[in-house]
Amino acid sequence: MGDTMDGTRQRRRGNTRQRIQDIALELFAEQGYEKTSLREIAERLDVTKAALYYHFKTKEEILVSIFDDLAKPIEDLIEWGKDQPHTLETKQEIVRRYSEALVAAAPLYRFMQENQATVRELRIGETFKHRMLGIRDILIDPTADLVDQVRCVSAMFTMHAGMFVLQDLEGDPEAKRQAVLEVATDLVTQAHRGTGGSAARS
Amino acid sequence: MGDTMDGTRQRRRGNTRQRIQDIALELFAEQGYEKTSLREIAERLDVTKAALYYHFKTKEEILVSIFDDLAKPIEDLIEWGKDQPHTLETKQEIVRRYSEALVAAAPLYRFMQENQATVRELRIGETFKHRMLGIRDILIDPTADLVDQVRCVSAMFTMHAGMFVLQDLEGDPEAKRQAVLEVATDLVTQAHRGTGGSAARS
Amino acid sequence: MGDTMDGTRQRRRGNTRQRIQDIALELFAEQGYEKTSLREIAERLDVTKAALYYHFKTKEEILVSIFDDLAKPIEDLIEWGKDQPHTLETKQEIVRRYSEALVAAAPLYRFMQENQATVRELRIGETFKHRMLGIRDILIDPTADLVDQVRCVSAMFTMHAGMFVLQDLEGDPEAKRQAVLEVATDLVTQAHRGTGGSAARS
Amino acid sequence: MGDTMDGTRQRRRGNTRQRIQDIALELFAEQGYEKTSLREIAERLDVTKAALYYHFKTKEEILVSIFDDLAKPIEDLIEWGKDQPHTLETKQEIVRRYSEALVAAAPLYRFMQENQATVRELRIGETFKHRMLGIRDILIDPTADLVDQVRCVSAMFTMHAGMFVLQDLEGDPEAKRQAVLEVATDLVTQAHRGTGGSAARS
DNA sequence: TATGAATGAGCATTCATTCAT
DNA sequence: CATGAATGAATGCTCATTCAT
Repeated sequence: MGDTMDGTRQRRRGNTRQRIQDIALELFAEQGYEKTSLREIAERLDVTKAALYYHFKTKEEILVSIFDDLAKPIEDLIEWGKDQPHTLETKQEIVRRYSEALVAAAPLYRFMQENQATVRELRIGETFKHRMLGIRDILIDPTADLVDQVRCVSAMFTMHAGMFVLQDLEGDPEAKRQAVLEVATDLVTQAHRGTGGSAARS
Repeated sequence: MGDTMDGTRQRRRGNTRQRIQDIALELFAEQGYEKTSLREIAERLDVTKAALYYHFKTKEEILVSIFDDLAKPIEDLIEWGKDQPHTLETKQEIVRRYSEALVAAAPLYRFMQENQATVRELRIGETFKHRMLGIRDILIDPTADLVDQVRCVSAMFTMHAGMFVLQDLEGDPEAKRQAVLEVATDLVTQAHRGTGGSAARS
Repeated sequence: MGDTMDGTRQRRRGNTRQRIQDIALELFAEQGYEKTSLREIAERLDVTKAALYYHFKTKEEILVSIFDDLAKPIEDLIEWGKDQPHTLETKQEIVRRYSEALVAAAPLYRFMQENQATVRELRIGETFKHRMLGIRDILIDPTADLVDQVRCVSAMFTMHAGMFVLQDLEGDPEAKRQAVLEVATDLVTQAHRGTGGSAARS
Repeated sequence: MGDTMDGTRQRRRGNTRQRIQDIALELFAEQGYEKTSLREIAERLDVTKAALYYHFKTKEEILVSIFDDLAKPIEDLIEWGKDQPHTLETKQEIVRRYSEALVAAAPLYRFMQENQATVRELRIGETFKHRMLGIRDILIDPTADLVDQVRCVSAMFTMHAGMFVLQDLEGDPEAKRQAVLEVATDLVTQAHRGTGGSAARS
């Protein structure tokens, strides 16, 4: 207590695991999973490749660990959502919280989005898909009108992709997030009201 | 009569280039660009790797050639759109045609969508981005309300992603496409009307 | 006769063989034998690789044919030399004629000089070595003093290497050749006189 | 006693880098750079190709490292020579020391001599050329008579080539070296005295 | 906690060569 | 005379992974 080993030390030594995750995610998001080699990660950290293997059993496990850490809040959110009544308010709340949760996990989601082909064959692929379906099932009844289902999927995609597609636009990120959120909320709301289908069109 | 000399045999030899493109796209879309090796492509075609190099200078060039062939109609569409007045009707027409054009190019777009990290560093990455911006500039004024811009981007993403995300849903593909189209059209229409910004909604 | 097929045609069509040799030697001398591919030669000639195989059975045979053509005068020279009495005058004459002969065969000799490692394993390697020994045996008795033998070898090397080593020097090529010739003649003359081994050796 | 713990065993592992260089130089000199594959080097060492890449980044770097190690004494010699007065004694001393230095670096120089076409495009090509010019500038004034310049170049070439050209001659190597040295010294001495030009001879 | 040394499998690419047309 | 299409063997190189220290 009160002594020097108060976190600084924890941050110097003993946080290699964390640093690996940080750099790995950065590189994965930037260049893709396959094009990022362990050599590159190790070099950036100024350790040897073998050191990575002290902390993680495989390359995939590095990714898995990142995913588990960063996607936890979102999993919690889904768990919470499942227990709520599927009212419009719940749905809007889910979308709002989801949008918030994505901020912290942005690089991970950018990675997931841009490396789907790779991710699909990885262990996290299934997990991720499950979660997406989890959210979808909260946002809309699987038996709902097709158009409304599309609206919900669209809402989710809008939130996922929105950020980094809008990345090269001017303007402050929070404003963009709000814009994305508004569009997503709209979509979910419309879907909930069941405006879908040709009736609306006639 | 009418079909000279069978054609099938004649085509057996002499269409290798096309067959390479077909198999390559199939594998690229299925497993990703990096994870698909030229050995695999060659084996599926029952030729040697060296044969691929007779027809294409590099692995990337195989992809480029596929892209150039399949994305041509979409490029044409954009060119056409640029010359039209930016009325609501034009926008809806663009969306409708775009949706149609995507059917033929579906596997390619699936590939582009799922391999963005890879594609970004390839020659076609820039080209693709340019086209997307081309469409966006037809659908919405770059100075428009942020929310409306998001709506347009969302419309495009909905069309891109819609198909294969909905792939595992029951129901006939054309019906799904119509549903996607409807949502996209809605989004573009709303964007055009400038309902963006929360004030308009309250 | 008197008609159009008077040599022009011979030069247009029908001289592909010659053109292959010319380009091949140029590239071999410039980049080395191994680093020059048949593809490159074919491209420069604007024919297909297969066309090369119509004219020559193998890559090596292209080189052999060049060698046989260009080195003929030198072979003749050696034959002539063998039948002469081994007087100083003969030796000086050989050196003089050799120096002259090298002008026409310069690119070939440059190639031989700069690709000895490669050439050694090729068929022409033995042939070339034989000729060199042939000249040496004219210039000096194999039982002569070691120093004088070195002088003769040095004379030959001076002539071989002289040209392209002096290539990057200013001055007209013929002047350089004369200089090289003078040094070579000196060496042979000294060797002949048996000055070998300085006072220190006597 | 005096030799701790044998040393041989300790060196078995841990000197792979050196062993690679040794075998590589041997093969490069014997077969040429291009015709020597990394597979071959690896096989001779009974390690995998990948092991070579642990110690050297590229094939070229193996050669560069050999060159850097073996040509160091010669570089030192040139540096030394540059600071001396350009008297006849200095020149003769340079030639003598150069001849000595070449003994240790013989296989490397044989390689350089026999693979000029290849070496020219490699990084060491320029370096080597620079050194040769360095020596030349010590041995003779660049404005000297052309014939005398040739004498100096000839002296250098004689030393380079002398050894392995005389390789297939009987007799002990040191005697041959002395013979080569004598001829080279003669040439440099004559060049220094400015006997060049036929006038001087008549 | 880490490293030094190495492996085995794989990859994109190139090459000389062949042969039916 | 020449081409179009293909092959088999090789090459330099990279990667994820292992393990003794």
